[in-house]
Amino acid sequence: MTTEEATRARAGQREEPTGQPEGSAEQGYDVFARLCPSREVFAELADKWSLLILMSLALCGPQRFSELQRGIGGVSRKMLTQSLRNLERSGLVLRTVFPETPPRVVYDLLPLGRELADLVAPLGRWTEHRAGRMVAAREEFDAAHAED
Amino acid sequence: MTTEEATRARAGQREEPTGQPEGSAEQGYDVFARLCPSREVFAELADKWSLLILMSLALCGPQRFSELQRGIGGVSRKMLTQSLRNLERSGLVLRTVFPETPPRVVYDLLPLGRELADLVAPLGRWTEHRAGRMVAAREEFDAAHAED
DNA sequence: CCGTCGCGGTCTCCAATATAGACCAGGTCT
DNA sequence: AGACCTGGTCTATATTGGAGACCGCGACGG
Repeated sequence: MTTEEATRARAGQREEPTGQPEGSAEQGYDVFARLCPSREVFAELADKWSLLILMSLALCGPQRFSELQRGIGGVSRKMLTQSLRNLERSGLVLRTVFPETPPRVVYDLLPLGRELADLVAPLGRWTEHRAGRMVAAREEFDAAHAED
Repeated sequence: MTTEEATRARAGQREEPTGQPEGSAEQGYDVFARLCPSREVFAELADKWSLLILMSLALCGPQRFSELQRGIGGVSRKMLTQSLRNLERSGLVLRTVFPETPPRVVYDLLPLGRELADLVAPLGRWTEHRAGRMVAAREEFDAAHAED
């Protein structure tokens, strides 16, 4: 019953087949709606590199480009640049260039980014804590489905 | 100082140029390490569709395939299938088939998935709450960089 | 004085991935 | 009979990701 009610509640919110009410107020935002600006933002933030960058900045404080690259194993310069630009563009991260030689560029969290990073950090810790369980589940699943 | 210490602390953990200590204990997991199982798991979960699925199941309770597809605007059947399989494989989601006609398949959170969903849901709410601010930041950024 | 290194990127190419859309079985409804 | 429902899969095409080359600039080595 509870779940049915919840389902209907959300279903009512997103049944807008033709028009999009995103301009109405702050209440209209819905990450589940393809057209909603909040979904657009969400889609850009919800990838592994952006989340790892936020976690790294939250854990280790301001870092320069090469520090981030070394700290986040496996990230390419291209993806690091791209994700950082994205975070900067959305007002989550501040990019500061020190005109020295060789040039030094430092990235730091802005207040908005700090808020998000504080939500994302537990996710990383949870993943580390439960990784063993999930790996075991995967092996079990793969074994069960290998018999076909 | 605090940040420097933190940086060094994490740097110390990940400086393993050749060997990988992931088999040692449960403490060795590190999402920042390319080779770590926790990173592998993290990389599979940290995409928009998986997170939206978890959020939808957390908010609306058990749902069937087509309900999820309607609820998560813009998801293709292929990506929905793929992400659900992944969540099922890692022990986060339970898939139940009712052998009726037309067939009915219901997805629900397992305890492990519930834990993760409880961490992910605030992320969605935060995005909706701050979307306006981020869109504004993006317009400002784009305007500032259009003058080149 | 010439070559090389580090920094913070950009550019190019190729492989992998996402999306759109057709198709499927098998039963129901009209 | 023909259209429609379900929960998918398959295919073709567009987008994206990663590997590695290149770059300007100043310092440094021989």
